[in-house]
Amino acid sequence: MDRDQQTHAHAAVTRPEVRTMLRQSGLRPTRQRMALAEILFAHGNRHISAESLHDEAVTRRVPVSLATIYNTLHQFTEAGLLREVAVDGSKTYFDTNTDDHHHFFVEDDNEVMDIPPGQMGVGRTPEPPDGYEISRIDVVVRLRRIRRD
Amino acid sequence: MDRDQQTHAHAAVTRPEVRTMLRQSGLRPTRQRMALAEILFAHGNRHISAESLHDEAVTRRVPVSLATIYNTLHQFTEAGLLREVAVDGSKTYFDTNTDDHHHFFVEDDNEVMDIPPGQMGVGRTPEPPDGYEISRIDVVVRLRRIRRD
DNA sequence: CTGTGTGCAAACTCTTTGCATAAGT
DNA sequence: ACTTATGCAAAGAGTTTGCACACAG
Repeated sequence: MDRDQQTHAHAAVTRPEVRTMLRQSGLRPTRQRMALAEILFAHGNRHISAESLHDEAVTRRVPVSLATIYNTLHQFTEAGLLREVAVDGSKTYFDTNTDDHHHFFVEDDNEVMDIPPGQMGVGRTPEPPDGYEISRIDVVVRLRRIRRD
Repeated sequence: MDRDQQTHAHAAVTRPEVRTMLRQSGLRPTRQRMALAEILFAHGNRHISAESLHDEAVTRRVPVSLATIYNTLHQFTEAGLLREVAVDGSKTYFDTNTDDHHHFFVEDDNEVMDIPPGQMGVGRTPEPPDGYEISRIDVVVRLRRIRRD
């Protein structure tokens, strides 16, 4: 599950690189944004919710408010550093892998994971109705834990 | 958009049929459930949210509370009369077409529509991780209105 | 009658907003 | 200094819940 399922996703790890990344996106490298970017991009692909990112930040002694978490996630998404994942549930998830790919969604515990590229291809792209164009195709393969009762 | 994109979905229309449908699902045919079922199943496939169903009921002079709308939608879903559609956004949508099919989602105005069957097939089904089995595959083709600026 | 369903209002979760304070350049 | 970000608390949207009353069988 930790194999290289990213193709050319963020490899930024070091602090200076994160700083540059933010600058290039037109975002001032503030304490919070730096810290959040490091959490997000330092360890390969991740799928996080506002709450989980906040928890993680608090654990790492990075003082940041939930409001700032939301601001930051949206700013990063607009800047193309993150991708919003539309799975089920009321929560919004963000994916640090912005490549074209699809997701598994574990229904039992609301977990999102990437589907390794190559494992899944959308067959025929449907014809969009008149006046519309396709913006994106999202595939969610919903999983259920196998239980041997 | 109103062509026969349903395969064998609900064709129940008449009041007695709706009554039977509810009975068979183990639901007592109360005023509200009857009225809501008629709204839902009388006119081909529909994609509705709790709010839109409530609005429609109010318009038709069917007195029903939002709480009952939610109850009913969930009961119908459990009974297999409806299917919950996981598209984007905070709202939950329900589909009167319970067949295996996928959806267009118009980003501009949060509208859900069926993708005509045959127009889209999932290519290769991905291998679920160990200990998991696939419960369902949801494909959402997100649409954007074409604008000639 | 008896039990299930319904309506109302309050509670809850997730997310957004307004405004004073703090931090970046 | 001057501008943009942050934090807090309050507001908002969507959904759920608890309990008294109403209705179906």
